[in-house]
Amino acid sequence: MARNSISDELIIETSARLSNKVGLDNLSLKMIAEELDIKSPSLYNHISSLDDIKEKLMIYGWKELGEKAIDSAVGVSGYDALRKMCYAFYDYTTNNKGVFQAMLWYNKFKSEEMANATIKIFGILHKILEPLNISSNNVEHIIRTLRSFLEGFSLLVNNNSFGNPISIKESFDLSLDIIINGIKSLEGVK
Amino acid sequence: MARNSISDELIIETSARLSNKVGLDNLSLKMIAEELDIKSPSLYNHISSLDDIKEKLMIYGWKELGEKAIDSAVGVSGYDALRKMCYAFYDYTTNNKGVFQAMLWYNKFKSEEMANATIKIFGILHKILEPLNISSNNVEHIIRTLRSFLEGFSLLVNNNSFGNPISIKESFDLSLDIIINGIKSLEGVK
DNA sequence: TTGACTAAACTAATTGAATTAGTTATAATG
DNA sequence: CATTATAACTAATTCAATTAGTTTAGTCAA
Repeated sequence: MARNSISDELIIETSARLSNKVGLDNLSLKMIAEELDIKSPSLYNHISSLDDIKEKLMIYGWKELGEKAIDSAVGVSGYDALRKMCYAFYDYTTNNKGVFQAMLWYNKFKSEEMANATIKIFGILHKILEPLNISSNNVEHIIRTLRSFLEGFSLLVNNNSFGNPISIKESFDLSLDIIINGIKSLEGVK
Repeated sequence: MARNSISDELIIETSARLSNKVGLDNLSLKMIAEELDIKSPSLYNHISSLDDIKEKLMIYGWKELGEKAIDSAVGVSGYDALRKMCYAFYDYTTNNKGVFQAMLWYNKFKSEEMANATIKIFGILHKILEPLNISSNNVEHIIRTLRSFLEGFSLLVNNNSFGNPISIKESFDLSLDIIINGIKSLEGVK
């Protein structure tokens, strides 16, 4: 070790905080370095590029969200658990806009590390959905439905894309009603 | 007029084509200029910045998608029409990845021009949903549900985010089943 | 305690894209 | 045919990312 010894974790946490504040697109090495009180080339002792940071941010986000999702589903089951988990998702993504942006654009499923980062949240979804009277193939499809809706809704909220003045919370609740009722309509089928 | 006189439309169409090929993040003025056989500073006679192009791309995309959506819903009604429209959406967004990226990040509803660009697609959704036995407030919420799902699903597909080998088309179909059944379960309520 | 080793900082230099400034050529119009 | 405005051009600037090469300071073995 030598000098300050800024840890890799500190860099990612700092990047997360900054990107949540200014948006992932505006995150720069300059900004991160200033926040850490070092010069930007020094960052290269820890990371290999700005894109590298963004990829680490993606993994960081999925892991952190995984933890929150687990917590949210403790002591509940079935559709109650599903609903709680969806709230946890929404809560995390809208309170961590920058990290969520990274989670979106970089979730290409390429690395082992990425698979590990998402294992928790997929595990929970399986645990919630499998006891229901739904074919295992349909469980996989339903997980995609949920992911699509949750990521899409969060994105639209974060981008301020809902022009209408009506309540966003009501929209989220009603959407969950729709999706859950839709899933119920599938129970026992095939 | 003077010289070649490259039109604004040509710039946007070229940018659309290029961004679909290389991704919005990799779109550069250099690349656009080369494709048009001019030097990149010359572009500033037509546009004000790269971001300006991206914003125009967003508007271009929503307009084009609006046309396709209208075509898709001709001669059908109710849930059939809804389903057709969803397919048209999916079809457009997955065949125009770059433009769709612009549509996503820039749909902040700020300008009048943006409102005009989306007026068609919202109009269709209203026309499809309003005859159903659903309160007008819920129609607004349902539109948000649909947007979220459609944008989210397209995003995941474009990013290759579905790790599982199971069929994407089946997932889309089943998702529509779920959402439509969910909407049906709301009919007549309140 | 010291001296070698190495991690991690630094400064200086390079690259490359976006943008700006200032100049020139050509099409249209009268 | 001369004027004018548009839209091209070249040259210069800026700024972030990255690379190259150098220095500093903890660590650890003798």
